This record gives sequence, structure tokens and C-alpha cells, in this order.
Amino acid sequence: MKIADKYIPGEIESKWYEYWLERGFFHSEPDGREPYTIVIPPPNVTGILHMGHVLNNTIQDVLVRRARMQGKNACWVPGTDHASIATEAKVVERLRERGISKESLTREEFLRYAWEWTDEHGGIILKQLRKFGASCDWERTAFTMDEARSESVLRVFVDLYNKGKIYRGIRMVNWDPAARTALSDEEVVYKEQAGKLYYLRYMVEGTDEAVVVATTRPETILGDTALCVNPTDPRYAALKGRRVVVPLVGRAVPVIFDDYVDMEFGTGALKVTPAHDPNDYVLGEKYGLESVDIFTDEGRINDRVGIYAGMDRFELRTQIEKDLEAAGLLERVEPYTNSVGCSERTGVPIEPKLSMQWWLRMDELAKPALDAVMDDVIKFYPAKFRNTYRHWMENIKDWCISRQLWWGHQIPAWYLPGGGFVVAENEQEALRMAREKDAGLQLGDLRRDEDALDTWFSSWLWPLSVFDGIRYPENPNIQYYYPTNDLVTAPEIIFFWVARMIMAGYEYRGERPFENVYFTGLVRDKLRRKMSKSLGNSPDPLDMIDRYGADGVRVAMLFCSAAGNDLMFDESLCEQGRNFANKIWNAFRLVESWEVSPEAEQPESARLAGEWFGAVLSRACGEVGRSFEHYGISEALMTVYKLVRDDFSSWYLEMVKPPYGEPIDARTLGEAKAFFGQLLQILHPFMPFITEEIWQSLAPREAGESIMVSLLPVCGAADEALLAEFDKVQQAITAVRGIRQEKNIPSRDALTLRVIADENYHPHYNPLLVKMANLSAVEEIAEKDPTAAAFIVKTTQYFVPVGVDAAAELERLSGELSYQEGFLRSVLAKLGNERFVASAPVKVVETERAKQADAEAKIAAIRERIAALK
RNA sequence: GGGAGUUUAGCUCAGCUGGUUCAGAGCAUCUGCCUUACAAGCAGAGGGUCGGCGGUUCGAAUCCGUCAACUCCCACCA
Repeated sequence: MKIADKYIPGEIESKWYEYWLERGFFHSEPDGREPYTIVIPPPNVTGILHMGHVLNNTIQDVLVRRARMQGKNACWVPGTDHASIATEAKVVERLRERGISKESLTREEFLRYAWEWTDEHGGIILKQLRKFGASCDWERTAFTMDEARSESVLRVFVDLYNKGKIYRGIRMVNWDPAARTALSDEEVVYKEQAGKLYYLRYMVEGTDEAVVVATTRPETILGDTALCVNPTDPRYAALKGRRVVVPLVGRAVPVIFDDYVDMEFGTGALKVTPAHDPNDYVLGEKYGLESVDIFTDEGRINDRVGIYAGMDRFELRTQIEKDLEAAGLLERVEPYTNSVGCSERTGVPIEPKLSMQWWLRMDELAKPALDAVMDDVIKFYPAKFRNTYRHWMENIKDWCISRQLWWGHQIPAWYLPGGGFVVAENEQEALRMAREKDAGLQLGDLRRDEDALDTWFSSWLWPLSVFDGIRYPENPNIQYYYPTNDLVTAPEIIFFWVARMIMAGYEYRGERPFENVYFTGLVRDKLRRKMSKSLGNSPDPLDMIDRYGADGVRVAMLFCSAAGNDLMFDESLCEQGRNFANKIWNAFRLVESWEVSPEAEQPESARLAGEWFGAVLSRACGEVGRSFEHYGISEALMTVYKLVRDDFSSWYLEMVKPPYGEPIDARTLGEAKAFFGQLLQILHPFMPFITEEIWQSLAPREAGESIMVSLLPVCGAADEALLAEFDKVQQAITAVRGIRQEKNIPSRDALTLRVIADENYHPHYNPLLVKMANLSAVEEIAEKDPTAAAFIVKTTQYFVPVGVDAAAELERLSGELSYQEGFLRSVLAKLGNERFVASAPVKVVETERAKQADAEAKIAAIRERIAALK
């Protein structure tokens, strides 16, 4: 069979993905094995794949594939999130392009469009994941708004309401005037903005004196209902009992005294707008102030104010500045930078607004969730996020769960005509409950709450709801797969999602939802810039697959992904990944090219090589295992990378390779293929496609076999003594090659190596030395060979009889001598220090003594050689 | 304003409880090579007073203090 001389990923990848799918290798059902479960962080249903997804899902796939090959019943549950506000915004935008406004539609009509959009674009992202080899159990694909998940959400809402944890109340909320909905605190992001600080004159009623007040939001004077100063501020003592007149508005408002006011800031006088500032709201409550709401839901001035009606809040700011100026009520304006809370989704500044919303009481839910992380019942990688988590959990506030949106789970509350409401999982139940209050009610009399639930109110149930553990807590799936093992996600959503899943897990299962949380970093470009569409520095993942292969891109991603650190992704890494795949491919070509001779004996060199590589493999295997224990996935991959390139390709294969044109013995070929097969297995979680392709042709396989469901080799302890011996042999080989290069001796010309045998010389490895350094012989000699090029490995002196330039050699030796002498001095100084010898552990002192002996031997050898050369 | 973290080779990062895994890896660089698996490669090589200063110790990249720079998270200062 002719094998392509370069690895071409394209068809190979789709071929094997189909094969895995057809054979059902991704699917899991509960059985007697140990489960290994991951639930995917569900991407937005209409989202498109970006590098962050690639990173996140590659890591999950590596973990799942490895667990599967360890014989566990691995289950990776995929799915998507309806992403209430984000999707609704997209649908509104799309409708607008078609000339349809959301306002002109009924809820039902709007939802029809939204579902249309979802069905059309929904799940594309999951299909894209397949290109990367994601081994998700697609039969379990879930959506936060499918029937099972929706019913779970409503059931939880009703349950929490009945437990008194959900309540309805008027509170100051974060209002997004663009999306026209309330937001949770977590959905508000603070941005530094260059603004202005306006100094306004409030005339003291009945006098011609003014109090100057500094504010960043002069437009809110329309809602001012008080002026506040610090009671200890001597400047304003005279204001006691007075009223001041709000500029332009003409309303007289009281002056209140509260030590909330910072005397240092501005003029030490604060305007109080209880309806539009959380702090002012608190003051308003405390002093019984009137609350004047001046804005509409869109952030325009409402009709009740009387002036500026209909004007946008930011236009008004400009206008009011002019009008104040004209009225002589603006003392001055200073540039001022402050941080403005903006909607995470729409980007517009949020407007604090008093409104009726649904809330979830968090304090009790938080308690077990906090303990779980603090007690390491749930482990965070990296652990530093425990601090972040603790801080948030200890200061947790009630969660505003209602959104004035249509796309999402509609709140299951029904209002009665005579006031009051009932909370029930469905209309019938609601009617039944309503009739307990008023027997004559009909379905049409009930009015369902218009609001939808926060998206995260469904995602926080994800590890439970994907196994239908809310509706059917006893079902075999939730019993078997829950708690899940690893969660791989981004630190940005530690509060939005991770913390809340932990709370839901304890509330509904009394148990952690996962054991470990691995936080990935942010994918940045080479220059540390965040990848973004607008910068154009975000490569299209699918395009990269076309050019480098899925295995290559996976490797690239993992190479730069130290856990918890942001990662600097660069396309050159893909090249490295592709090159690595090609390297493996060529090793395969070599092994496949060997003709086997049944009667040939195994050469000693090949026997030794096998012995050695077995030990190397065990060592690497152990290292990989240890790396995985602390989620050092990048590190694990690097270990395998070096194992394949250096140990296997450069050393092992070169050692067993028969001379050109000659056949190989059956035993060595068998060993080589067995080693190769094991390498492929260790490599498979990282590079699923190429490993399957080669594994399938490396040996005869039964129909339906696959590397992905094969069992990872169990690694024993590595023979350290053997590895140490071999290391010396490698050093000798490298040294001979160095001499060859230095002296310009072509690799085809055989050399003789002479050696003075001692305890660090291992003659049984000579067949390998001969082969790898291309020697005609290794001769043991008793006397030094002054005319030869020389080197020392440990204490053993080697000589390569080639002409040397005595002068150059002397210079090199004197340099070496002074280095060794200096080294010896430092060792002797240590050993001469009584306190060192007394307090250092015996082992350390012994190694120092060994160093001393070593150095002394080297110095003696060098001196002799210098003498001989002279 | 509060908290957390980072600083080790040109770049990206390992270095756990202080002592032969202690100054490492990959990439990049340099020098040879088209040596019949692989130039998407092979063989060699160079490169860091471990951010600065001080301390503890027989011994510090590692522990303590301090200063500096950067990063992130949280927070209602008008």
C-alpha cells in the first residue's frame, strides 16, 4: 500500500468521526462501570464558534476521551442555552431589518419569529464542534427551553416560591433602557467614562443665597426631592430647617442632614434623587422623601415631569447644561472621570429604577455552596478563584430573576381579577388554586405574569436538568451520572453560573454538582489583545481546521493553555501542531516500510533499545498521569510531544531501524508496532483523528474496534537505574556527534571510539553506541590517548582518534580546568563549613561528597591530558 | 476604595513543603547537513546575577519585609 508522504487530515477526520458516530462510541448509558461525566457549558443557541469555544471544548474532549480510555463510562452532555436577552436582541434586530417593530407584535407572534430563528440557526455551533472531534453524547443534546428543561425551571420556581425563597417586591433595579428590562447586578459592567462634574446653584428659599451642588448627572434634578449635607459640616449649619429650590424645576425641597455625605467631595452638598440612584433611594426611605420617577422605560423624560417631556436622557443632559447656563444657575463644569454601570448585553448605561420584580433570596442557598468550596469538597483549578468565590458568596444579595422580555421561560404566576396572584406549574393548576380563593373564576379571568425568567435561572439547573433530575429525581440517569466530575468553564461566569449551579445542586440533590472546576483563561492574540471581531484578530476556527487539521488546531490550543492563565494564541502554533501530526505520520511510514524477515535474529542493539524504550514509556506515562491529576493538560501534552519526537523517533526508531535495503526481524517489528500503538493511545485524547487512522492500520483490527474505546496501557514503575545508565550512553553518542561536526567528519565515515573503562562505562550498550554514533568499534584502552579528541561522561574518559589542534585543545582544556577547580572550591567550602555538615541532611552532605570526588577525578584527568599534550 | 494574582532565557511558561530533577521546557535564534520515514525534517550550539533592595538561614528562584511594574475581580462615592 502506498502511504501519502505528507499527512492530509481532511477526509481522514470526517471518515473517523462518522465511524465513531455510527458505532455509538459517544453514547453512554448507565451500567456497572464507574461513570465519568461532564456537562458542556451550553453555548448560546444562535451563537457562532469562536476560539474560546475551541479551547474550552478541546479541554473537555481531552478529559472525556482519557476517562473513556481508562475504562470509565464517559458521558459528555452537549446542549445549548436560549440566552434570553442576547437572542431576543438579535431577533428584534432582525425584525427591524425587515421593517417590523417588536411593539407591533403580540407576544405569540414575536415568539413565533424567535423560534423560527432558533430552529434555523440553533445548534449550528454544536455541529461545528464535531469538526473538532468533540465526543459528546449527541443523543443527550439538551436545550434550556426544550420541554424537559422548561418544566424543570417552572417546577423549581414554584418550589422556591412555596418555600418562601422567591418573592415579589418593589426595589431599585438595574434598568437597561435599550432592552427595556431589569438586569441582575452581575449583568452590569462598570466602565470608566470621561464625563463632567457640574456645579449647580440651588437657591435657598426666601434668600438670595445659593448652595452649590456637584453632580455628574444634572438631568436628574427633575427628580430631586431633597438636598443633603453632612451634619458636622460647618459650612452648611445655617441650612437647618431651610428649603432650597431645585434649579429650572422651581420645586422647593427640604435640606436633610446625614453623615452619608462626604464633606470632601465636590462642595460637600448632595442632591437627592430617590427614584434614580440607589444611595439616594436609601436616603429617601430613611427621611420619608418623595420619589419622583422622571424616566420612561426607554430612558426618556416622561409626561409627569411637565418639562422636557419625551427627551432622551443624554440629550437632556446637554440641553439642561445650556438652560442652566442661561439661567445663571451653573457655577462651573469640570472634567471628571467616573465609572458608569452599563448593560453587559446592550452596552448602554443602566438606569437605576424603582420597579416591581421577582427576587430569589440567596443567603440560605449560599451557605452550603460556600462551605463546599472552602472545604475543598468542590475543587477549583486554579485555586485562586476560591477567594473570588468566597468574597461574592459572603456578600451575596438577592437575585433579581424577572426580565421584561418575551424570549425565555414565562414566570408561572397568574393574577386574579380581584387582586393577588397564584404561583403554579401550569394554567389548570393555577385555576384550581385561584378557585380556592374565588370559586367562580374562569381561565379567562386569570392574567399570567408577562415577564420571563433570567436566562441563568435555567442554566443554574443544568447539571440536574440535563439528566431530568428535577422532574424525576429517582430516574436512573441522574442517579448514575450525578454528581458530575469536571466542569470546564471561564472565570467570567463564576457568579452567573458556577456559584449558582452549586447552590442548586445542594438545594435539589443535597450534593455537589461537580467535583472539580477547571477555569480556562481568555484567548488573546500574540500581542496580548483580547480576540475580537472588531480588531479582526480572531481567526475563524473552521478555517483553521481546513488549513491545519483538527488535531493540529487542538494541539496548538493546548500548547499555549497553562491552566488559569490567559493564553496567547498564534497561528504559528497551528503550524507546530500540524508538523507534529506529520512527524507521527512519517514514523508510521517508516514502520510500514519495513520488510520482515522470519528467519532473522533480533540484533542486540534492537533488544537493548526495546528494553530502554519500555522504561522511557513507563516514565512518561507516569508523568502524564501526574500532570492530569492537577489538570496540567498543556504539560501532559508536552510530555507526550517530547516522548514521540525525541525518545521514539530520534532514538528508538533510529536504534532499531535496519540498514537500508535490509529486512527487519519479526520480533523487533512487533515490539516497535506495540510501542507505537501505546504511544498512539496516550496521544489519542489530544489528537483523536490521526491516532485512530494509524492505529487502525498498524495491526489487524476486528470490525468495529477503535482506539477511542481501547484501554490505556497501565504504566508500571520505570527502571530508573537502566534509564540512568542509558543516559550516559546518550551523552557519549552526542559527544561523538559533536566531535564529528566540529572536525567536519561526514556521518558516513565510521570512527573508532576508545574508552578507559570504569564504573560509569557500560560496555553492554556498545552495539547501540556503534549504531548511533556510526563507529567501527569501541576499544577499551588502559592509557590516555593524547593525540585524540576527548570527552568525559561522568568519570569515564573517551577518545576519538582524529587529529587535534594541540594549541586549541589546550586552551579548551585550561578553560575546563579552571571551571572544575572553581566548582571544587565551592564544594570544599561547603564541606569545610562545620555548621553545614552538622545541620544539613545526611543525603545532601553525601551528594556534596560525591560532587567532590567527581570534580577531583575530572581535574586529575584534565591535568594528565594537558601534560600529555605538552 | 477593597481583595487577589503575576514578575524566571528574545517569546510563552514549568519549578510542590528552602539542599542533584536547580537554574529547566517548548518556540524563536545561531551553526552544520537534502544522512532513502520526515526540510512540515535531522545533528549540534549559544542564551537568565530567577523584577529592585533588605532580612531569616550553614544554604534562598523558593520563606519574611519593603519598593516598583503589570493583570484581574469586587465596590453605591455624588
